[in-house]
Amino acid sequence: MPELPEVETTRRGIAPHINNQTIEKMVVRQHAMRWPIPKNLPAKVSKHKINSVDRRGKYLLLRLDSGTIILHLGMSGSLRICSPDTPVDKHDHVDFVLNGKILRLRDPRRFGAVLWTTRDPEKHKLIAPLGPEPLSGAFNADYLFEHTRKRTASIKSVIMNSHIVVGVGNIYACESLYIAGINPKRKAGSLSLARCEKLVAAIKQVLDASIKQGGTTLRDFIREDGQPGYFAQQLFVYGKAGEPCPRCGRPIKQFTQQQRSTFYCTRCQK
DNA sequence: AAATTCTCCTGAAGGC
DNA sequence: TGCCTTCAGGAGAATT
Repeated sequence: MPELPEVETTRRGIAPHINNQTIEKMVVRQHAMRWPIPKNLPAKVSKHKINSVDRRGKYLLLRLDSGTIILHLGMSGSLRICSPDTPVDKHDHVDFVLNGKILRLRDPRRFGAVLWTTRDPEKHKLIAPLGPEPLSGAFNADYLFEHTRKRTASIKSVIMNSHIVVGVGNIYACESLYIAGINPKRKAGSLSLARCEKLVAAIKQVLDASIKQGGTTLRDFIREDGQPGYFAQQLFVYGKAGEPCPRCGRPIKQFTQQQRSTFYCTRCQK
């Protein structure tokens, strides 16, 4: 399930293959994604050059001179660099055919999206309301402290809210809270500035470490070259219900929060 | 305004 | 072997 490290891993993987390449044509086999892929998109992107590949939160931005393709991998999406004779899987929904290579989107659950804008992507309705990048200086203890005051929602749901900070999904939220020693159920507004500092540091540490490992592969995620990411081997609590806490040995507990599985240690996280 | 619930979708896993 | 149920979840939309 692609979170920020997986999207960044993908961005770094595909960039050298597609930067400065011209899209010969775009093939759409399945339009029904999170939102329908615009019928006229192939015509808009064909014969245009990809100038750069950027990331904003979990969105990938393919910048052409004629506009920007906005890609989201949802929770089962992946992008691969293929050759013209690579067999097409039934969930391979979109091809961007380049000179001798194909950028291919696979997304079994179709929660992803392929959109288009001719304006500044930062002004797009999906991008504009997003909070700061977690690895940027704008996301710091003061920011988190200020934005959690008077919040009665759990700290976990707040750090997973993309309008507060982007890119922190379920896996990394659980891991960050464990590292910071904070109970996922704690009301966000009850965190001290010092604990905001710890949590911000933990989020940056976890995301950074995962990017270095090529992301986390649990089920669907693969890199652009078909390889998995290796951060799953470094997870402390996610998916570890019943296993001993690495710090105190108590069994890791699992419960449902905002319709998501949360994993934590009842002793180490207060 | 903020918090919560609903929704899209398919594959994996478990029960019988 | 096969059919059914349950679970997984990103995040906008709808609802409270």
